[in-house]
Amino acid sequence: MTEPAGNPRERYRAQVRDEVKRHAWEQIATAGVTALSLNAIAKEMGMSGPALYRYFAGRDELITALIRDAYRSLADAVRAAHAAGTTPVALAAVIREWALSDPQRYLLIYGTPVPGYHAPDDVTAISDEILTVLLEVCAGEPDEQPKTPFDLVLGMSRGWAGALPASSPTVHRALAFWTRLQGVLSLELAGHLAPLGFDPGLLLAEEVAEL
Amino acid sequence: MTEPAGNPRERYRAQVRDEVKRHAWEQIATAGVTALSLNAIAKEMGMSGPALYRYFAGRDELITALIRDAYRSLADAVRAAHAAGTTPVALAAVIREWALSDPQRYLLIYGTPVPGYHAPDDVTAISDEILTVLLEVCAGEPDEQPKTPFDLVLGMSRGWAGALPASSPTVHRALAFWTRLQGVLSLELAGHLAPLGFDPGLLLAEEVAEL
DNA sequence: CGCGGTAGTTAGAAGCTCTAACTCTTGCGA
DNA sequence: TCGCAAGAGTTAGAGCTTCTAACTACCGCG
Repeated sequence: MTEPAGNPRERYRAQVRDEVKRHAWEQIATAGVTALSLNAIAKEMGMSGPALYRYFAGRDELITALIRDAYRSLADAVRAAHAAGTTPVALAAVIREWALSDPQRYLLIYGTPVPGYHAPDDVTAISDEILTVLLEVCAGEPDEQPKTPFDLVLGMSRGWAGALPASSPTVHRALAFWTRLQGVLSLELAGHLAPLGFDPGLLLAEEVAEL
Repeated sequence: MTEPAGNPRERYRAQVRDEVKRHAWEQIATAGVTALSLNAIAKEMGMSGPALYRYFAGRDELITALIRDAYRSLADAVRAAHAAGTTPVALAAVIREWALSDPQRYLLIYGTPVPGYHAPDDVTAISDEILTVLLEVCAGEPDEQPKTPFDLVLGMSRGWAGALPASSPTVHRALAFWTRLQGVLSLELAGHLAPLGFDPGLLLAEEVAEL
């Protein structure tokens, strides 16, 4: 993934960490996070058990690293689409493709959270990065006035929405974009849409187009 | 929960199964599904380990039973709201309250699925029941004509949508209701909305009202 | 009143995470 | 170039998990 070079020891370390993560992603893709086993990874890599604790403090740290990589990957996909100039509908399709290409990776981020888990700051920073791009893609006229009650609430908000240079309707659109996207994706990836027998991509496109 | 009586043996059996499930819900509510431990439940109930295997074939069967109960509970809440006469906005609020009252119960149904898991038929039947109520709540004029491209696709669909007596726009509305609801709820319950500092209930109301 | 089925027990296999203590190798500084 | 500290990897083992097997003891139906 990255090779910051430096000491040969450091380089080797980074290499092993990457290989561990590669095997971890394989396991996750086939059996989900719960089935992720440090022991099994070690065995696959030809070393036994506790050796991996040199590279990851424990299962949780490995998962945290995987979550970070997943966020990074999504953020990169979103940024690339934005840089190439995209519409909300196209961006939604890009994100959906990203999610479908590895459902467990999506679910690692947006699926059931572990009760005790708190994302470290660098991870929430990536999350903010994604939301910022969303906001730019959803931007409308510069002097757009609030239209709905929720727009007004957003305008008076002291949180994320209030601190932004975007107009309330823009924030509202970005939020709706995000929740509608997650709605279709989470149901589709959890298999709740499949028995209904239609293409979720079509519903998603329409949902996002109506913004 | 239910008491079908019959043999005193049967009655005792049902009683124990219910107590096991009660303890299981407690564990799940505080630490999530992954932390659910038959051993710990047995200890809490004053009996040791493998005794529970008389009542549940294994961890998976217990979880399946919990999922069934969760679905049943949601279906009951939805039916009750419908019977009392409800609007989509009010129904969305009811479902949100249901989810917030026990987030892990919601996530057990709509959160990250276990890769190998396939819901038994009786569970999918309850799921259909919920969708049917949704459809009735979202029903419009009887002879409503398709309005969007997706409506047309829905009208020609051979799956769930095509086999229903509802008009395409009604099916479309029900689907959008469902995905928008899940979008807000899944993000909110996973904690992705909290740092943004606004009331998700307001966004949900607006999203559903715009149908 | 007796016998069958069922509840519960303990023992134990196989798996997991993670700690502790030990060995061996590697690469940096003198 | 040599020596030594740091780090990689090992095995042993504690403590947890699910789940099987074998055994005992009791409950209640005929």
